Amino acid sequence: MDIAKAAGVSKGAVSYALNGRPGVSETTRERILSIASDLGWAPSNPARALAPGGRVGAIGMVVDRPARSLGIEPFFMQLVSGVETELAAAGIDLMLQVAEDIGSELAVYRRWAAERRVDGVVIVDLRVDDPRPEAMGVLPLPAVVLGGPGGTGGLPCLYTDDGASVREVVHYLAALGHRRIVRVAGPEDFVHTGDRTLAFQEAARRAGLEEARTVHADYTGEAGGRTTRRLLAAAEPPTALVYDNDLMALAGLGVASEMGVKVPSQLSIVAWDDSALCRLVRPSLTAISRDVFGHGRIVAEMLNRLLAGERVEDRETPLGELQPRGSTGPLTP
Amino acid sequence: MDIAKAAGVSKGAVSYALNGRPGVSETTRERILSIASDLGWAPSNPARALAPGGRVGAIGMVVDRPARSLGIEPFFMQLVSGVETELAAAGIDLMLQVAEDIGSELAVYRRWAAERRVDGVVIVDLRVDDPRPEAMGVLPLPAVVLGGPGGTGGLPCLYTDDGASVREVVHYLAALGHRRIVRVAGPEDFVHTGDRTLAFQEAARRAGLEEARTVHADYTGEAGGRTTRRLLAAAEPPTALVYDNDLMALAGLGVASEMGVKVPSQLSIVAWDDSALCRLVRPSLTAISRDVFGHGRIVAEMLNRLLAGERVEDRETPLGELQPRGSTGPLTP
DNA sequence: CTCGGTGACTGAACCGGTTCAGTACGTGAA
DNA sequence: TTCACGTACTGAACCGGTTCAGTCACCGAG
Repeated sequence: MDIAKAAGVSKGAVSYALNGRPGVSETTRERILSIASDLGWAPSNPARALAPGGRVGAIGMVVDRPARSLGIEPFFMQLVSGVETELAAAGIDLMLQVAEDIGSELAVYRRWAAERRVDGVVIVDLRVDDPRPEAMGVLPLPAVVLGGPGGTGGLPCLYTDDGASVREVVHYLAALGHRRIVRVAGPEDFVHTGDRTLAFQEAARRAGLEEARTVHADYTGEAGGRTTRRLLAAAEPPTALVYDNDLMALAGLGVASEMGVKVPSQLSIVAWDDSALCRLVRPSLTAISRDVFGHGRIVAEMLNRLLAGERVEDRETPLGELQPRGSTGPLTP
Repeated sequence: MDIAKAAGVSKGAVSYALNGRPGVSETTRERILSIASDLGWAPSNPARALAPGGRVGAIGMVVDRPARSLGIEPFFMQLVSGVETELAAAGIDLMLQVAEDIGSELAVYRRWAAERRVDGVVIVDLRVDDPRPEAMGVLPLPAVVLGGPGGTGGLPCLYTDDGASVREVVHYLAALGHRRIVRVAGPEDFVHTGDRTLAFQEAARRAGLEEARTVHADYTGEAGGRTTRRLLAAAEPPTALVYDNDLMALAGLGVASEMGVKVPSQLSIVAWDDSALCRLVRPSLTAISRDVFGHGRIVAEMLNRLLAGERVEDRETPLGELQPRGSTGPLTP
């Protein structure tokens, strides 16, 4: 250790000085710290990680989407930004991986655990009968789930009460006079898709709607557009569409315009995730706004505490807020 | 080493077997490999990195944007996906960091180098008088630049001939009869912004346009919208707008619709990066399409070769392709 | 039968930290 | 003066790999 030589002490003393633990006098500590900063020195992370009980100082996130089509959805980058911001304060890095499916996602976790690449992971997009929480139980890899609260296999989670938001949307549309509402949802095997569907049917029943269906798409603009085209071509088309993400809503808006269906006078559109996109298009999209960046911060903080050995309780995010904009309104024939 | 014990050999032999180098017989090698796979064992990355001449098996990328606003731009995630895909084959991980400005970006590089967190980095968004290439010369941190070819301080780079695309766009719009074209560009201090501006003025001069200005915005939808509003409110507004990214073009389209300016009959719009967004909105946006995912793959491959000690030559990407869509056309009064 | 050479493998050093068991020194009390 | 004790520090083991210098058995040539 060159710092030790420069300061004329043993490397043990340097270690004590740098980690702020007793064993060196205050004057020696300051001398060592000033030498270290003069030399622009910082402890080698691999060496630290290798020492008994050492951490690698990184956490991982796998994004399970086809690699080429990824990147349009604002959701992930916002989440990553939030996670990042929280981790930076603790000097922890973020490893990002793109996987094609859950199988290769699990393979990544296994590799990360076996090679000691990360200290823990954040699991996103919880599925019905998701194999990941169980797999995490076997791997020595602490994890926090974004989703739930059910089906997390005992892993701490940060969940959202989507039901409340769904109810708010249904009441809002019903109050505008809509009686036929179709929801263009995400894939059926996502847990939150099911939660929203249940809440949607229940709220529709209570509101006494004439029609309230859920059809499934895959979050891509293409699928959103295709589905919308089919729905609007029906004999008695719905007068309001609720999309499970902003990208599909955007595509739906495009298709409506293409088919000559006026928004909002003939069709109201509500998007789930609110991003800048919703504000940029005309008419601007009514959306359920969530603080995705904030979710990232919270989930990172939970994982941090888990890694520190603390007990971490499940947490609920603040409710999404309905942002009424130009794409919703009463029917005006 | 538990594998060594299980196989009844020394850990040196295990190392030879796993790394496919001579020193063990073929039968022993197979026995060791099968035991390793049975135990789900993989070499500890920190230990590997710590050994003399060891690599940490990760490369870093810093995205220098305000954390909260990031994520709407498809560009980065597509780039990240491409980089990822290429690295995965080599068993290399990607560290992602979000920084607020170039200063903190440099701090991240210094930390990564000092702590031995990554083997190399990819530098994006090259600026005029960019301090990063020079800083990389001092740090022992191999780097490849996405941008250039000038101002890279000797670092290998992957660059794009934006000038050719600019000329194509100007010719295309001039052929449609447009005489007043304004370009809504990215920040002035990006190298490629300057390259495009030069090519734009030159092409406009040759085409004998009446007006050809460049105004600068910051890639956000808000700025794109604001700028468009100002331009369209002028006494003699431009009849065609060329945006430096898709998000600003989308915002411009929204503003035009809001102001009652018909696209494309009264105003043509061209976007730079082509993403799904351009195809989803109505009218769909004419765009210059680049294979950002492919750029990511190439730049990752260049960095890989650099890390292997090979000499890496600068490379040029394929030219961006103009995709004519609904947002451009002749003026029809 | 001996010698040289080669292939297979072992033992130990090394990377750069952390941590624990000692050691040396100074101080205050008996 | 002696003893106990706390503080400041050292030396060495340890983490889990890679690599290099040996060692040993075996084989073919002379």
